[in-house]
Parts: sequence; structure tokens; C-alpha cells
Amino acid sequence: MPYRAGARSSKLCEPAPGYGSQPCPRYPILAVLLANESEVSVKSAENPLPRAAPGGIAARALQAQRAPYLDPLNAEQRHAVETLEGAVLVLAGAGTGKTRVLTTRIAHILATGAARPHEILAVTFTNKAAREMKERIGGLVGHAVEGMQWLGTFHSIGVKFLRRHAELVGLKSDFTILDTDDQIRLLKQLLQAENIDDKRWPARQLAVMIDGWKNRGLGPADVKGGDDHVFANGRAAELYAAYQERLKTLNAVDFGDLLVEVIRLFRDNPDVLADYHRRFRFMLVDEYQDTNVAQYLWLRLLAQGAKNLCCVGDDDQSIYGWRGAEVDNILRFERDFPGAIVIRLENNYRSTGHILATASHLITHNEGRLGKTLYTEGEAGEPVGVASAWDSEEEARAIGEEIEELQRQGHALNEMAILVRASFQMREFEDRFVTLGLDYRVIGGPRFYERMEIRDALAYFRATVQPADDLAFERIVNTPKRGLGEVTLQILHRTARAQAIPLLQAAADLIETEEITPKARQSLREVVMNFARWRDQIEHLPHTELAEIILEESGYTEMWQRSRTADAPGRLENLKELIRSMEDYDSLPAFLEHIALVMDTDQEGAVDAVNLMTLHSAKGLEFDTVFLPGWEEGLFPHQRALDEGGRAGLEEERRLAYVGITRAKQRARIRFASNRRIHGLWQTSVPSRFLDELPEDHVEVAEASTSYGGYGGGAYGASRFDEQDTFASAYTTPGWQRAKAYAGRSAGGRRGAKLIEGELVAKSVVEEGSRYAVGERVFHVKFGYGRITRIDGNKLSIDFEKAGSKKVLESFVERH
DNA sequence: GGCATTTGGCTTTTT
DNA sequence: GCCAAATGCC
Repeated sequence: MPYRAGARSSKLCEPAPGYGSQPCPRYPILAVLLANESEVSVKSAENPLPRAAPGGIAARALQAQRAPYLDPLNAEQRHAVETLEGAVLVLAGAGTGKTRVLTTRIAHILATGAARPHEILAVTFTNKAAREMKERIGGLVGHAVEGMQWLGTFHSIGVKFLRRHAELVGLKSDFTILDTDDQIRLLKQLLQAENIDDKRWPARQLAVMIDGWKNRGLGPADVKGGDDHVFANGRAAELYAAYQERLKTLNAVDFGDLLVEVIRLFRDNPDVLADYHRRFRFMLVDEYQDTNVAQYLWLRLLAQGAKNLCCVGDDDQSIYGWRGAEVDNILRFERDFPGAIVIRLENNYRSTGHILATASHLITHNEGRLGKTLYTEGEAGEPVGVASAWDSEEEARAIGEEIEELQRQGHALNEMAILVRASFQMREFEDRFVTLGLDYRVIGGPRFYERMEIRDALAYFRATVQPADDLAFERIVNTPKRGLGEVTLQILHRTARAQAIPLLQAAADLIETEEITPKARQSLREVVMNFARWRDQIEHLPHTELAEIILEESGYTEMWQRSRTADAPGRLENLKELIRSMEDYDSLPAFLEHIALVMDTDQEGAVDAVNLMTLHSAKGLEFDTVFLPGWEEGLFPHQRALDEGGRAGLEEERRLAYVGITRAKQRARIRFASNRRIHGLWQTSVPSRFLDELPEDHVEVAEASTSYGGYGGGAYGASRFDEQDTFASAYTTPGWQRAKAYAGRSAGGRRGAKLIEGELVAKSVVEEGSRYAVGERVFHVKFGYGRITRIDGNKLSIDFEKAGSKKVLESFVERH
């Protein structure tokens, strides 16, 4: 293993100044230590560096004691790594070397011989995190990481448990894993069967409820009489039970089951649990603040064994409450695991002083946190910039210019990121970057495996491999169109249900009868025969080849080839890419298993490009320069978070702001616009309350942003600069004043506002009818005078005398 | 059954 | 204002 070019010191790995994700050079000594005697020779051939000769137990102990991998750690990190016994909670603030601690701890466990690779359970939330952890451990311990078969996400490890003991929870070990899409289609069928209007009670909503229950570890029986009354007149629990039953018949599980069924497995089978207690000597959990109740229960059951549990997390970075994460889990850790040791990592290696101070000060406005005081030994750097723009378009334009300026100064685009609250904000930036010819990449957008054509193709593969996979079969039975419509499908379903057989089997039976029209029968016969033929070939053909044959013979490829829609070529390209990606797997079933759990594709680019993503997907990443646009009330904090989450919702939004700022290493620039078009309506926006929570000493408010000489500015060019100055200078007075003014106006106007514990939480109220009439002349504070041309509830279409026609909310205009 | 039109909804996202 | 899904018509 050669040293990396550009390693900056003679030490193997510098004390982490800020490069949390930088791969650390391997420790050859450790690699040898961990190799079995028989493998040492292989290892040494690969390894040109001088190292100590492999030896017996004494030599091993000696080398472990030297433990060079501990050198880069600071005192707290080292404490966290070396405290192997008992429960340990590592409260790792942003940029304090959380991942380093986790990976080094695992290396330490292995190096000291406290456990072998397969005796360590290491859990992450995302596949990406698992992959990265594996890579970094590999950097420390070499190929020994391959033995860590229990390193993965909660879900992938859950699948492993369930496949091993499927029969104990009423499944067969080849069960299929349904994704959200399958889940909703299944629920829809259920609602139809129960004669419940799925217009009024959407399947999607029920899916969310069921997920919510599973996240809290609740089965159908636990829900009864509880909070299910809101759906379908209290039939939610009953539907939940029916759904679970359907899943069992289909030999399928959804994502929630991967947690809940594991809990049930362990609870009902103490002997199985005891077996795992013996196995797992050490357990480690990443991002503990993101665990939900089910995951907590899952962990607690397992942790009753060796009791060596190490959880790493940061309560200030809990931003997934809306999908069931319980910050409480981390807040309660010491109570849940008596004798637990809490170690705080507060030395930040990522951000400059101003950035860190800004983020820290902001987050102190939250109550109910464990509290950490982050500090840095680095420079103060640039203050955090705050500036405004007239509207979102100009915001994008200004940021575009700043990016180009930084680029001229020699900064890499890869080191810049724009973090938005909601994905619709991305569009304006994309438009702008396309115009400028600036390379950008969107992180976390629509995922490859969620595309229609990919899901269709996968359905074909699933139905081939797993003839009982009704959901897959149903998806593609009439795709491409082959004249098998509603009627035929109904008959199919009836037959299948009556005899309790899979749809494909029912289809095979039906084509022998007179029940369906000859035309449909012919089509169906072809489908049935196709699947039978493909299944026969599984054993005889390489799976990639078979996949191609399936897509070809089913007419699926042809369907897109004939299509003259603009996206057809792209879809065909995606299908090719799908086949290509299958080459990495041994068989069709192995590939499908992977797909079910790993819905992400890595597109980390080699090209230099600006990164565009939501604040949520930015967690765990870092950039030299971070732009944070859209800091406006209603958008950030988001109105819905306030309406639905109240104070807790506001605090989560604030944590999101904290996450955003702490992504920046050198420069953080916060922006807000005075006007924004939301749902196609122009709305005047009030600067975010978070701006007022920033520490003055560390923030620099731009007086007025660059002027863009009236170009492309729309119909009201002259006034826009006046307006902008108003807003830019307005910020220098406390924005709280304006927020209050806004509250007053809202309350006095047509919207209700309420105060929650002294914090303004504006609540939008749906109004019926309008105080205005078509043809009335009104005044708008930004657009001037105009005449109403149309009224849609509280939305007015107005033909402005100067600004042209716009749609605005009626609360923003006055009668004139 | 297939296409054209209308309707509704609209924060964040993993597995 | 924009997109997907659902309805409605041929």
C-alpha cells in the first residue's frame, strides 16, 4: 500500500483537520495483524511497505499496544474509541470526527482481539453510509473488513435475520420485499375490496399511517381503539390487519416489517435471540438521533446480550422527526442503558470560527437539547454573509455570479454547494446554471430505480423469478398494451382469490376455459407461456442475457422504440444501464434482492460541478462554500412544519438550519428574497426568523447586492431597486419587527396567526368566498394598481397597470 | 381500450 | 404553474 501522493506529514494520518471523509492511509501493521496466519503471505505480497513480521500472541499484543491508528485522535475521540465495555453514547457535534471514531473503534476492537469481524454488529441508516464505513474500516484494517457480515443498514440486517428464521414469523425464506409503490397498490386493492372510497381515503395516506405504526413498533392489535379513528371512520386498524394478512399470503414484507417482524421474531423466540446475544460481542450504531421506536426496540433486544453498545449521534442534527425518528431515543440514552458513559466530541475540525459561532448561537434557541459547546482551533475566517434579493430569480442570478467569481479566484465547483429547503427551489438555479453554462449536479433527485421503465423491467424479472409475485405480475400484465383490460383483470383476480392461487397460476387455468374473450385469451396465453419459458431458462442462461431476452420477447423494448415521446430514447438508455448494472451480481435473484434494499445510485462525479441539493440530503457532507438561499418565513421555517409540528416542528427546522450552516468549511452565505412565486402565485415574503437568531458579531449583512442594470427584470424595472433597498436596509433593523408587523397584518387581515409560547407560528386559514369581486380596482404594495380579472378562492388574478397580470393572494391587496 | 381533458396537490426521504 | 393521476369521451 503506497502512501497517498500528497500525504501532508510523516504521520500516517493527520489529526483530522476537517477532512472527515478523507480516506486515511492504511495501517499495514494492523492489516497483517488481522490476517489469518495462512493469509499473511498473500497479504505481504500485496504490501510493499516494511512492517513487523507476523508473530504469535505476544507479538500481536505488542503491536496492538502500539496502536498507530490511535495517534490521529484527540483525547475525547480516543476515549470514545478505547471505552469498549458497556454502553457508550458519543455525542458528536457537526464536524467533530464522528465517522472517524466509529471506524477507529471497530479497528480497535479487531486489533485488540476483543472480537472477530463477524462478532461485530454495526448499523447505519443508509446504504451509502454503510458503504463508506466499510471502505474506511477497510482503510484501517485491510481485508479483514470483508468478514464483517453484520455491517449494514437496519433494514438489510433485518432481512438477514428474517431470511434465516422466516418460518418463525410465518414467512418463507424467499419472501419478496415490497417497496412503497407496491405497498400502495396493494392497499388500493384492499380499499376497493372493502368498498371504501379511495378518493376520500387515499391509499397513500393509509400507507403513511401504517408506516407510522410500524415505525413505532405497533402491530394491528396495538392500534385498535387507538388513533385510527381518523381514517375511513375508524377502520384503519382493521385495514392494517387485512393488509398484514395479504402480505403473508403473498409471502411478502414491506420496509416497516423488516423492523417489526425482527422484533417479533426475537420476542417470541428467546432461544434465537440468545443465539445472537452470544454472537454479537460489540454493537455500534451510527446517527443514533435518527432511530425510530422500532429500531430502538430492535437494538435494545440485541443489546441485552453482551451489553457493549456504542451509539454515535448528534441531537442537534436530528432532522427526520417527520419520518418517525425519535430524538427522545438519544435524550434518554443514559436512562435506557444504566451505567452508560456519555462522551462529547466538541472539537470541530471542519468550519471556521465565524461559521461555527453562527451555527452554535442559532441552535441555542432550541430547548430540549443535550447541549454541546463546539469550538475550533482554526481561524475565524470570513463572517457568515447575509444578503437579500428582489425575488427568487434574482437570488439565483446573484448566487450564479458569486459562484463564477469564486471560480475565477480558483475555487473548485465541487467545493461549492447550494442547499435549499424544498426541491422546487432547485429549478430556478438549474435554469440559471444552464443559461450560464455552469456545470452542476443535483444530489438526491429522482432515483434510478424509481423510474417507470426500470420498475416495469424489474416487475418482469420478479414475476419470472417468483411466479407468486402478484404485484409484479399485475404491473406488467398489460404493459405493453396487449388488450388485457379491466374486465379480464377482474376475472383473473376473482379466480385467483376463489382458489387461493397466484395470479399467474389463475391465468394459466383461465386460458383453458371459455370465461374470457378469445382475443384476451390469446394474449394471456402468450404471457403465461412467455413466463414459463423464461423461468425454464433461468438455470441455463446467464442472467443478463435472460434479462435482455425477457425485455425483448415481452415487447417491452419495442414499446419504447415505437414511442415517439421525447423521453423514450432516455428510457431505452436506462434499460441498457439496468442490464449493465446486473453484471455485478451472480444471479437474477441476487440482483433483485439488492435492488429491493438499495434504491440509490452513486453518481459522485469526476467532473467539476456545483452541488445542488436539499438541506436534508446535505447531512453528512461538507463543502468549502455553502449557499443557503430562501431563508424566508413560510419556506424556511416551512409553513407546514409549523402548522403540523408546532414548537417541535420549529425546532426541527432550526436544526435543519444548523445542519445547513455547519456544512460550510470556509464560507457560508445566507440569502432571502422579498418575493417568491409559490404554487404559481406571487407572494411577498418576510425574512426568516432564523436570521434574527444569528449572532451579529459573526455575520455580515450585505448593504445591497450587485445591481443588474434593469436587464431582464420584468415590467417594473424602475421600482425594483427601490424595493430592494428597502428590504436590504430593512434587514439591518431587527427582522423581528417585521415579523411582528406581518403577524399583525395577517391577524387583522384574512389569515389567522397564533402565538405558541411567544414564538410566532402563522397559521394559514382556508377561507371560502372572497371579499372582492371581478372588475374591482385594487392596490398591491409591490405591483401597484390593477383590476381583478378572476377569483379562485383567496387567489386573485389581477391585471396590473404597470406590472402586467399576476396571480396574488387576496391578503396582499387592498381595495382602492 | 386508448386518448384528451380536467382535477388536485403541492416539504423534507430511506429503506 | 406544473405535474401526475383520474375522469370522460370516442
